[in-house]
Amino acid sequence: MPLVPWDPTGAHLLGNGPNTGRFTAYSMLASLEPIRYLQELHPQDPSSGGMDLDVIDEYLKEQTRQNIQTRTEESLLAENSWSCPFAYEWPYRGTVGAENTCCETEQSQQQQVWMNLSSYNELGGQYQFDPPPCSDTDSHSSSSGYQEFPPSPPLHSHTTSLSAGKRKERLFQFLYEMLQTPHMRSCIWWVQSANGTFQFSSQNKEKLAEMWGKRKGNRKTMTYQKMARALRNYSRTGEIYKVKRKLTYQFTERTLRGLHNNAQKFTQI
DNA sequence: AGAAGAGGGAAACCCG
DNA sequence: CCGGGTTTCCCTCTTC
Repeated sequence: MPLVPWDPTGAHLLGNGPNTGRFTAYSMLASLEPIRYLQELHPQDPSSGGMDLDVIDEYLKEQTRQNIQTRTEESLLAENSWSCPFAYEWPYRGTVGAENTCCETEQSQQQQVWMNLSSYNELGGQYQFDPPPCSDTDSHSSSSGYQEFPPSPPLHSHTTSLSAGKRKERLFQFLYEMLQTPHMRSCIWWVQSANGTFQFSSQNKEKLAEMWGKRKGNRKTMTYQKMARALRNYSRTGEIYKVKRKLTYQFTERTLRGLHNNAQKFTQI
């Protein structure tokens, strides 16, 4: 049962514009999140009657941290020049701490059209961009059985489109793409799509890592451990943060917005 | 105690 | 050659 209505335009994240009404509805639904979160933490105790106060405290702290983070990023977004001529341009070299100092001139020099999601093209029939009705945790459990994975896209076609797109696909883009792919829900899924929180399957995380490694054409097999190392680097550069929960990470709002905008741009082409 | 996951330093690698 | 973005290896720590 979908908890958060998925809006591929990303309007549910923005909270302004013509779809603000949806955001309000979302906010109401999101208020149910703590219950679900706690139920996940204590699946053996569905009534949550014997819930540890520490767990609740931990959740509240996490939410507070996320709110602070969101506000910080919103202010950064406001300072950045987003009314650019391109559908989306990545503040590529910006780090969380450095973005404030990025003047417009420098930014325009550094601006590079972010032509990712090329894989949507090249995956064609295999990975249809099919926005799931909702793949949040409440509709999915890590205990779900192993499913067959779609074959990895051919590397050569990928590199071809990458060269056209100027920049190689990055790990967080790949993960976002996988999160939009219904076939991959046995490997990775949204915990709360609206705030960009996602989780890897304990059972199938290695498969996902392998796919990433193949797509990159690595010499050796990619493992979850190595992929997670790359994810930890993202906390330094501000794309993804580790959530204090097993196998769970969160896109920053800036990253999520960029990914949404880019997906939107792609669907308009 | 052991396994799994998290975290991070450091060097290597690849590519534009 | 240089810098960015990983990739790879390895070690320690925490949690279950």
